Amino acid sequence: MTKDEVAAALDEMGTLLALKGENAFRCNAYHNAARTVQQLDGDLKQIVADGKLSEVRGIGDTLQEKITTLVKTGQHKFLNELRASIPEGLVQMLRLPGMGPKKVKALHDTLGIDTIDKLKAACESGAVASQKGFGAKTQQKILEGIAFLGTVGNRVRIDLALPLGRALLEQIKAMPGVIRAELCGSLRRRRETAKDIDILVSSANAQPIMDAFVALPEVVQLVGQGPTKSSIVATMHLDGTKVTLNADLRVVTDEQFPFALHYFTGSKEHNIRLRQRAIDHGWLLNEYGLGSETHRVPAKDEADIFKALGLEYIPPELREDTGEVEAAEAKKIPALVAESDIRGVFHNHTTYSDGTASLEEMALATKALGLEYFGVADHSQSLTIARGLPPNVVRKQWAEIDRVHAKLQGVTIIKGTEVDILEDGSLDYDDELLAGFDYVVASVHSLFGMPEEEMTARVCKALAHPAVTMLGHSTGRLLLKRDGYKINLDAVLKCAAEHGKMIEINAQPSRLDLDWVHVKRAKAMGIPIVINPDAHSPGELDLFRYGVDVARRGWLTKDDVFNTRSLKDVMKELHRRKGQRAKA
DNA sequence: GCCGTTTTCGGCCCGACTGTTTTCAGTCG
Repeated sequence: MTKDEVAAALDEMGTLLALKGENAFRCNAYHNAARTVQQLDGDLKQIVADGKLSEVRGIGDTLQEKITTLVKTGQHKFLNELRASIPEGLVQMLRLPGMGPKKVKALHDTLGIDTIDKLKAACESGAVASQKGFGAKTQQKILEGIAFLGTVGNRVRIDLALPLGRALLEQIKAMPGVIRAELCGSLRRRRETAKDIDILVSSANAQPIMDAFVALPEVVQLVGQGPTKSSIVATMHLDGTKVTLNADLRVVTDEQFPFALHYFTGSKEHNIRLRQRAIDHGWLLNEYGLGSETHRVPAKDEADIFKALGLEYIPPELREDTGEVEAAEAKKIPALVAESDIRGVFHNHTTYSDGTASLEEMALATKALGLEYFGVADHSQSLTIARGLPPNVVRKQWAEIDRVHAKLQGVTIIKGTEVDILEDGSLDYDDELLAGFDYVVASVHSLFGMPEEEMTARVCKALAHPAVTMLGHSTGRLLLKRDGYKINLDAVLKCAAEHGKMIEINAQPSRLDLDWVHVKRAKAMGIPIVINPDAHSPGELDLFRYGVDVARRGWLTKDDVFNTRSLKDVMKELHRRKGQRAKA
């Protein structure tokens, strides 16, 4: 079993235990362990084999045995028995808002409800409302939840969630009485996907802002409204996609704002660490302040809170309890790469393959973004579905690049290709043609069903090819749609490091591949990262910004990212690499 | 189920809101 599979198994154990009515802390231990396993550095099999599991915080004897067995055998008797004893429908019922393990269990114990369909029927007959602890409103809420199942409560890609969040935020900022307003939660931390939108406002008078918020045109459902917190469902159409998300608004005083901003930005795990740190200082930290009964620590912004706790400022993207607290204590928080550091983009497509715009249009759009260079990397010949270029067309494109160059000013086109990694790990062009490109992105576009070991060997062989500059979308995943192909990423990173190859962060919001966890590992191994928009149209060029978010979550500085370099430095490095491979 | 420089037992972050209660449990973040 892989890390992700073990984590999923542990998560499932925690959930099933909760449905059995187990102590919540015991259940949490499983959920925490799932997260810990997912974030472990290195190969899980190796960690288990080396007996290093016992050194991991939050994993004791029991969980160590569970994880070891899962890794070695791919299953565990404990999980199999839990699954056999809990109907699947109970797990699905947990997805309904307001339904937690206690309520699901109660309905199962008293009414024998074990599917969504039976739950719906029991609500419609009024049977649910007559149960102890339930009532007419709960029953109605469950029915609404079932009706909304599939549209609300699902995670949404950041490129869809962020515009909806910003649309709400801008309207709130314009409301009278609003002093400060920010997006919080996973949107502020720039996670790849969001489950809801968190908005924080400071004001002396909350009620009018609450009232205006729940009446915004994007609001389709009022979930709840109290004196300082409102919860709604908002919807918006973006590029033909209907985006529906829960949105929570919290209003605090302006003095409380920095504490609340930190609190609602999270992550939960990061907050727990900081709370603990506050306790070590003899203080209490919550969304309203920091200090003791006798001493309140003032803060005008978040930096003051960190400072009071003996920490350097931690940017939101790093707040995942993956080492940032320790780094902040040692004053070793890196200066993260910023959007404005990006000087150019590689890996883009034109009408030569499956892009929608010409070379010149793409180059001009790149210039309009204030960038210095546009790297064109159309598909190679085997990818016929994307009109991959045969060698004679490649040469034609080179000639056109030279022609376009002659009339363009202020932006340089760099000759590249996105060459397919074929089944056996060889490349889709011969060495002579490859030698004519300034750089080569190598990507997998076929045979996604390969066994992990074969796929890993395939990609590693391509990385060993002297002509390859960088690896494209490392796993081929499509967020919320398709898992990546099975591949041992740690082995791939090792291979890239050995051969001095770069790895791209594909910044298409549906990909964000390499992911931030592995970006961080790549950095530790000294692998240069390239942030590529993989643009197929002029409008997609600025998607590189989502790649910068991933890079920041992966702790990268400007120096870790190749395309923060000037055109001159980039060409110098690409030529140095070409010289190296000519010798080889 | 995990953890420990007051603890090997008794904690485990903690507050808002809802709906059901008649003082609070459950859910959520």
